[in-house]
Amino acid sequence: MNNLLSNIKIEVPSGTYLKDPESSTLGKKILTHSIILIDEMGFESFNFKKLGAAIQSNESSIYRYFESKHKLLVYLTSWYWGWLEYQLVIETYSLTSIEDKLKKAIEVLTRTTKNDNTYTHINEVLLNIIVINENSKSYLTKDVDDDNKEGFFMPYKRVVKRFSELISEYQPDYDYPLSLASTVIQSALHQQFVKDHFKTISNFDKQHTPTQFFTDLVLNALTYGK
Amino acid sequence: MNNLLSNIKIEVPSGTYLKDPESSTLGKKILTHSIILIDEMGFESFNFKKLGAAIQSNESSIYRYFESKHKLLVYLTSWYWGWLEYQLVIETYSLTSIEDKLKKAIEVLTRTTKNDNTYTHINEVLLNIIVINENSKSYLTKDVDDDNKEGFFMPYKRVVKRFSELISEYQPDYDYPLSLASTVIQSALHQQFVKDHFKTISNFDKQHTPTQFFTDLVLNALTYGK
DNA sequence: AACGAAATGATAGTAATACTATTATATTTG
DNA sequence: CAAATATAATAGTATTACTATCATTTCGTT
Repeated sequence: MNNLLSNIKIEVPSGTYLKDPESSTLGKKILTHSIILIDEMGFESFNFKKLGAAIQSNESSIYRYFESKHKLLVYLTSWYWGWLEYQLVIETYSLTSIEDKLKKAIEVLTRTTKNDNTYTHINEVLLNIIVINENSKSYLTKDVDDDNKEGFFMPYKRVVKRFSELISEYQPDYDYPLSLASTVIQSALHQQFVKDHFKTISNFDKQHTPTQFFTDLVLNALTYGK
Repeated sequence: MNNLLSNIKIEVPSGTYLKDPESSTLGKKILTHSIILIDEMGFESFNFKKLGAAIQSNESSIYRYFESKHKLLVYLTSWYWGWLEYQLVIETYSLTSIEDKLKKAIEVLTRTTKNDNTYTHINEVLLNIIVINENSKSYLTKDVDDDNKEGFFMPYKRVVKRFSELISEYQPDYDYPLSLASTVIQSALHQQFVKDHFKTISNFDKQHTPTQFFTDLVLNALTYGK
């Protein structure tokens, strides 16, 4: 994807940051290198002291942008879902047949992420790996309901809703458009993890891709009712 | 389920514990109350000091059974998968038609958990809630591959494999039996979470259950090929 | 170039965590 | 009843995830 739509800023829930990291070079460095570090060492081992060292800045300066490492994780995952919603919209918009739209949507949601040069300070491929490995930690907490009220998970829920609307448009009689949408989106992440770490329970290889699997699953579910 | 098969011990990977908690009253108290506490406060806030206080025992004594709270979590989730495998086997065994077996398996894997009085020191309903909220934390770590080599995730993988075998028996031509199996098992947990915390992206209510949703999904995927 | 404000950096400190190590006291077993 | 084993008590440690305070640098405006 090249700069068809440059300068589009991905919107992230404002409660996740104290100072907008997109508004300064230090902020952008925090984003760039937190992605690299979390990918390298995992979210548990990652902390603001290590991040400070990596960007030759100070722990205390990072706390001016994010009040906790949890909120930084929520920021990063929200950014990812916002970005993915964008991909979904622009790649399906011009298609005229609803079947093509649906198939394209499944492709966007289940394919391996490619880098998008529009956002130079964010490595989308690494961010996708972080989302695979750490996304669920952003909501599997005792504070989910509070965080949810603050709108932290809106970007994720918007992706689910958009996809479910395509499902309903393709098959208005289907009873579970939202559940099917969130199953595909969530399971696509899980299946990537399984493929890398629990190989004995995966069927994916060069010929058999998640996109193919989920496309069959969705189309069969919608084509033949119950 | 009553004591049809009493005294069947659920096997848990031996590397998860230092001393078998089933072998003593203190060990059983650790299991009973760790489940209650983790459910109450979440895995992050839970620690062995609090558990010690809850069972009027000492932190140091708990460390004689489990070398870390992570391994205790792996123990508990493994126990759950081992128990679920049991339910799967005994509830499908006597059925003769493969379609009935498959449908029953989906029911066992996607229904709301009921208490099983065979294991008095384990509350399966609470344990199921823990699995919904904390299961992914047992493998989304930098040590997954080591833990996997130690066999920590065998109970989970065995459930996936058994279910995938039923899928293949029902439809030998299907290309993704393992992926479909792990999608259903994993997504069933996720959908329960979504239903409780992200209501706006759920379609479940009294009339529309996860079991119904997943049954349609699987049968359509298998009945109508691609 | 000068001034004030804002941003960043440096340093110190804190309560809690996830343990380890050691020694003491119960409890069980032969 | 002694020895072995299990459990308890206590202390200690490095690290974490921050907060607080003050110093310095950078920036925009005149």
